[in-house]
Amino acid sequence: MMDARTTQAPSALHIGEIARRSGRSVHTIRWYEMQGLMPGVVRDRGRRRVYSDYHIGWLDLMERLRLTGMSIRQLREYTTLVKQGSASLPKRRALLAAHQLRVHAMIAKWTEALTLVDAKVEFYDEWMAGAAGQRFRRNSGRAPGAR
Amino acid sequence: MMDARTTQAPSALHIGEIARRSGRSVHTIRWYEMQGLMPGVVRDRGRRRVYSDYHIGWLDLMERLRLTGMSIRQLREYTTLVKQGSASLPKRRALLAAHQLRVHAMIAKWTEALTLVDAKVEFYDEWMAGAAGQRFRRNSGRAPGAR
DNA sequence: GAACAAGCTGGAGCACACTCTAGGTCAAGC
DNA sequence: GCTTGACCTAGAGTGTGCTCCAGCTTGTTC
Repeated sequence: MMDARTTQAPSALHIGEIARRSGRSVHTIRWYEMQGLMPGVVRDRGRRRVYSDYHIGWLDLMERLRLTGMSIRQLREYTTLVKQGSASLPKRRALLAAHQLRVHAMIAKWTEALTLVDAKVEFYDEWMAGAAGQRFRRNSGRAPGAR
Repeated sequence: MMDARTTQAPSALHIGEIARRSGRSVHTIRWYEMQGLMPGVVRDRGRRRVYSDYHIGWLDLMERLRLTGMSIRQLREYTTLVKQGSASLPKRRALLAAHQLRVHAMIAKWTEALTLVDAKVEFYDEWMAGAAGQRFRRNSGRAPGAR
């Protein structure tokens, strides 16, 4: 696995602390673990989860991937690969690279979708500038683009 | 069937036709109407919904707004404004302009989130190029960003 | 006028990603 | 050794956005 440290030295965080630092709720972090998205979580004698700084960085990565539209299912796949160790590096790279492509495509799509919205805002500006209400038309003939 | 006209002027579409043209399901279009997202839908003698070309454009707008993250609730607000006629033009403009800002902010966020993913892909590339496995490091020191 | 396609309504069901509750355990401080 | 607060598990509940089903009506075609 990826135990994070056996020397116990630099940081040993309980769930409340990691929740605070990562800006998530305690519930959510436990739920992430149940979904297989938290590698290398160990327990202390009292069965409490013990985290390290590593997990702060990990949750940051998860957040960025989620934010850019990666599903929990895909995050799980990625996490599974991480748990498998360095043999899975090519697969991890491929998974992230594919995600990058999807995100760039998404940005392109959004940008394109915005063009119509831009056009409508301009249309509203013109309409309002041109003394609203006159040359009012019933909406069968479809205005500049279905207003 | 798909009669397409009863000699009503420019276009009188039934729900199946508009579903086909807009790429949505009949279910979805009825659901949109129930959610208050379909202005100007009339019925024929047989209580069937009658649409026009206007609605194709309308659904295109709805799709673009949805695609860029506008919620059904906000679409409903916008639709309500449209139903109120030209008096609501300033409010409509404001609503769309606010949405534009949100979308641009989102794109910026996505782009920023991608930087970490870019860094990780590069990290994988380097690792794999450098004969995987050698110089293997326990990840306590947290690599370029919690791999 | 019978068959059949297309439409209708109301409401159930589903996938996703959390979010929270109930009821209990554990560790540390006094 | 008792209180307090953080933590535990299992599972129920929530919000969003569809998606579909059952059972019925309407319009068209032969």
